[in-house]
Amino acid sequence: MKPLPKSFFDKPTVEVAKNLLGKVLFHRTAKGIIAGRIVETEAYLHMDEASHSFKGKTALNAMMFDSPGRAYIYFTYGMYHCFNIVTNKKDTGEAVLIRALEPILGIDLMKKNRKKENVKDLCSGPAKLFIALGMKKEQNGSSLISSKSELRLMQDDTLKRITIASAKRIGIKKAADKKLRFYIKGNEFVSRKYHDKKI
DNA sequence: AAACGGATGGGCT
DNA sequence: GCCCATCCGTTTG
Repeated sequence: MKPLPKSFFDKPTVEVAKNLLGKVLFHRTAKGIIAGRIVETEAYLHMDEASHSFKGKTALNAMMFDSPGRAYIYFTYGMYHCFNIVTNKKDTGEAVLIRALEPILGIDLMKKNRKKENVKDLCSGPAKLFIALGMKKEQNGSSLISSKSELRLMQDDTLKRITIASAKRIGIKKAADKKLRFYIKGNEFVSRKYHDKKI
């Protein structure tokens, strides 16, 4: 598997959100390597009311305005963190939220981290996968491109052809109609199997 | 299979 | 106060 180059991320965000499907996210932790295939993403765009970056740069969302290929991590609902990848040109404030992974490596570590046994429940949501991979909020802003990075993204050449589906983003009220959620059609590890029935 | 509410805390009006 | 890019256990159809 080859690492994704910086040019992969320095592209329009919707394109990156789709291209990330099927790629493998690696986390090198003290206890071992944990990895999963990205099966669901959401794009957050410039002038997008649902995006944290909509009202401009603040201390909290500053990483969204940094260079492509970095991690943007935010704290939410008083107890969870979610992991995004910064995309596009610097200062546009765009990013891709990673919403679900198919566990590949370090599944026992994931089970410990999540205190859950069902493999389908380990990474089927943005806060779940953050916990499963043993990520920390201090990794906000870290580069995913450097060979020294604990967090890395890889191309999987063995992956069969996939079909990409799009749908409305989850859990937002503003700009709720935009179909900026992307997932691998038919994949068992997406966060919601019956997603398109609901508003 | 869907709906609901509690947990939990930082930031903003 | 109220909102929030969530999760989970419980209750209801």
